[in-house]
Amino acid sequence: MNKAEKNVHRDYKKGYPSPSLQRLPLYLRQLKQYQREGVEKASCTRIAQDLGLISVQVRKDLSMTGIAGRPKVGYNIDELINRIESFLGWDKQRKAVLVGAGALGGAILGYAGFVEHGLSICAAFDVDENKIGTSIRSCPVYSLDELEKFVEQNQIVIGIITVPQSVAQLVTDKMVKAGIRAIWNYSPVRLNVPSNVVCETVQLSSSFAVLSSKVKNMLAEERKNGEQLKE
Amino acid sequence: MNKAEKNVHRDYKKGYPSPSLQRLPLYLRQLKQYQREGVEKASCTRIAQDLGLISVQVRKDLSMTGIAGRPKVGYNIDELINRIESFLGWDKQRKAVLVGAGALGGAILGYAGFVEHGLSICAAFDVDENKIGTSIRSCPVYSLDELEKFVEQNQIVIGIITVPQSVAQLVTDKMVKAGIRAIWNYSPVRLNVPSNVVCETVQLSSSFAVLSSKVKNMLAEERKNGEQLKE
DNA sequence: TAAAAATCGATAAAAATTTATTGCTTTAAA
DNA sequence: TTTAAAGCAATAAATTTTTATCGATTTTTA
Repeated sequence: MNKAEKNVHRDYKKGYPSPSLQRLPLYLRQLKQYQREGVEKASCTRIAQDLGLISVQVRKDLSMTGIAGRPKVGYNIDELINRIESFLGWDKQRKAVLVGAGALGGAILGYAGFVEHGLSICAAFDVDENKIGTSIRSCPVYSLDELEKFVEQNQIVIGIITVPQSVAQLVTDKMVKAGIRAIWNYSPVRLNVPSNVVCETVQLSSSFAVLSSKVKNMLAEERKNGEQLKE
Repeated sequence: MNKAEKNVHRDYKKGYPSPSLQRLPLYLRQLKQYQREGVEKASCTRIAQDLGLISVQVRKDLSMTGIAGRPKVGYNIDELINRIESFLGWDKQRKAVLVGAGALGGAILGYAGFVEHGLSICAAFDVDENKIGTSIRSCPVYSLDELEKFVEQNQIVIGIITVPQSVAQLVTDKMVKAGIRAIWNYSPVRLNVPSNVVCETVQLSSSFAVLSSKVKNMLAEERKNGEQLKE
């Protein structure tokens, strides 16, 4: 590691293990499922079983939220849900805008789940004249030129980027200039943001790489076993 | 960890570190960028710098593919691209079907990048009469009833699931029955698949959880600093 | 042609994450 | 009322992943 590399800006104060954070929504969904089924308490053993994990991991993950469980019984589901939601800040609505009203943008606007996560997408922006003035899933689409004004007037915190990679940095700069504090990036490029803005990039290809590797392993394994049979 | 937990089916022969696998598409994109710029060689130092990583990590990741670099020079870009692609099996097309021709399904069908990753989505399936018979981004949409026949006749390997969570397991079972060997799941539920089928789930909420945590940390940090100023 | 600089490859160390262990507490059953 | 079982909490161990170090190799410069 050379001197320059040591100064790379990586995470905004890490705090909690990222793998644990990523499992929280999993727990949340399962807990809400229990709620619908009328169950009131859940143990780590039960949760782990239903999610294909192991109990200690669940226990450790949940302990991030400060919840206290009772031996032989488990956690109170309602309380646990509240704890997780407030831990993630999902108990209060955070206003967002989305730039890039294409297919992917539309899919995100259409995903009702995010509302439950405190994400309130107030408006979409695009440069396509055919889209400007319309609504996508009851979210108005405005001209990108109006982004800055809108963000300022409506105190928007989060910006979602669903534009082609060629313009992703441009859009980012506009968002930062307008006062956006957090960027959820669906384009595959690494965005440059100042240190007072946080950014999280969704890499759909990463997930496909993992699947591809599994497929390769599976096929290789089968070839090997096939050969063994021949011998 | 109890006895039951020890038998949980987790990964299909792990093999390579998942974080490393997930970074490969990142390298690939950057390398293709170099190609477009007419560059022929790249060192880990350079790649790391451009991606915000450190050189040793890049070197270790790339070593998975068996590439050999030259000191003081780096790797031949064309060769490295080939290595990564063949390592992931992206050098040959793998046929896929997609079930759930909604907004998210449409977005995936529309993402040209996957074609470069050897993913050839041959057909989409849905239960909506209005969609059946149409084409989404030049991909025909058929009735879900025809899934099994289509998969068998066309030797489809990969199934992509973009249906509501309530029917995700149902669709999975259909896919498995039809002979699908790998499932790329965009629904938030854990799918039950037999051990000869691999599965990878994309959790968009996970990414949002990480962003949310960063936002919380950022705001907390600012409050703290604000208080310090007052004192 | 020798010395210096860059960087690879391999190995070692450190850090992060997962899993195991232990003791204590609560509930339920004998 | 005692005993057994389940499960939380905390701590320790193991594993995985990241980062550092070192010697060797190639290129460039003096």
